[in-house]
Amino acid sequence: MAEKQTSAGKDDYHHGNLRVELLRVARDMLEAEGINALKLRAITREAGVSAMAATPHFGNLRGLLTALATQGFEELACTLREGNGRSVKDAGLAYVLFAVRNPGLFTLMFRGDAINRHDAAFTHAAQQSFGLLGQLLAQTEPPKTHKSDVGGEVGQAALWAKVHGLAVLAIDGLLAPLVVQSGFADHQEAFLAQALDAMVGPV
Amino acid sequence: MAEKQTSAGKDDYHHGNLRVELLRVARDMLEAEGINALKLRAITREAGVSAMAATPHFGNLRGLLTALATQGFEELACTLREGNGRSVKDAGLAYVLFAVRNPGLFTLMFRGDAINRHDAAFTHAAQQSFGLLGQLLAQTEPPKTHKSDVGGEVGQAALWAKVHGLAVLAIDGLLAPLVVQSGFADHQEAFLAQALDAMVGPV
DNA sequence: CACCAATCTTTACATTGTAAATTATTCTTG
DNA sequence: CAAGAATAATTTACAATGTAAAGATTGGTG
Repeated sequence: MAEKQTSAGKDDYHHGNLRVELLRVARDMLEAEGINALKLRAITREAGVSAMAATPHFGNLRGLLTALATQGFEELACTLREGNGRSVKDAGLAYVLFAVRNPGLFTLMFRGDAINRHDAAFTHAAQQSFGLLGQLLAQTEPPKTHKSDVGGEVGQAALWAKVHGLAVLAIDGLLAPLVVQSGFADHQEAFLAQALDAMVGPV
Repeated sequence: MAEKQTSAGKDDYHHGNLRVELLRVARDMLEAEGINALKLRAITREAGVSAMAATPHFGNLRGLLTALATQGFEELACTLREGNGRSVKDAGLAYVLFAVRNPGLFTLMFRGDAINRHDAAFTHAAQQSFGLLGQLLAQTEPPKTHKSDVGGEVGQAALWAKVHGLAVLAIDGLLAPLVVQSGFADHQEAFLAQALDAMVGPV
């Protein structure tokens, strides 16, 4: 019973890096077919393994999605770090651009009912991204919040809400009518940058 | 074969208002158990009818959820109309408060992969809410957007993004740490009002 | 009353997630 | 190198879901 199929052939068992392969396949399907195409059977089928092959690596579907979302937050942190010492608008724009360029992943990262928010790795990655974002956003802006906002939490929430709202609305396609109506045609990213300008820096 | 159970008893067939009853049950389950408790079989079971009883009224599960989301947008429009001729902050606050007081419903209203956005009634209700919100937000604010924003679409997107982002983050529980850290304790709504103040009116 | 359309039920089936048991492979240790 | 243990993957089985199809029940209209 030597060979099984004409497939890769290396070794069916102990695939070696099935974990990263499953994450890769899942991510491709996520961006290609949307978030509710992320069925465990579909992912494993696409990867050429049996349905239960994911169990040793992720436990269950929720575990796999959590790992994928974790990866997303790690990449987001990287992206935020790249546009580093620059202005608030750059940090905000990096956030929004990451979202609209990875819409499925970004959606998954914030879909609390599909992942396990108490997972250690996830919590770590998310906290890191959030802390980094807050730090970048606050570096230029202690805006005119109410005097009771001693710690700056209100201002930080306001800044985060601005960029996050823009990201979510853009991903959901709800800004498309405004974009075309404003003459930006198919340059959504330019429109988003303009909207950010209108939001974060009216000092 | 007169009676069936000790239930309402009126008539098992031709329930009369099964449509509104199913929507009521679904909404209760939505807010009580979260959005992924909205299974067709669970809803019909809770309503005391067979699994396929929803078909004549909604077609399928997506149709039911779409009707529920439509109802949500109608209520949102009502809420926006109530706090009418007042300031932008009031309109924005009405939007955010509706969200945090109906978190499941609000989430469903914007979950494009669970509903049918091309449904006529849904489109009508959503457009009505969006138009009303834009009108309320724009009535006080032609803010210092770029000179190229002739139609005001950029400013409108910015304002919508602010309130929507605040709503989404609050519903997802992501603002909770900031709320407690800022000393607002369990008065999240006061925190949200403060954040809105910091966002929409820094003229 | 007879008929029809609408409403609801029953049955059946494909699909999903995953628990349990099994098999195959690799690693460890003598 | 030869077991034995540990890991990885498969197979099988089962409960739950959405819904298509066909049958049963009711109300309204001729």
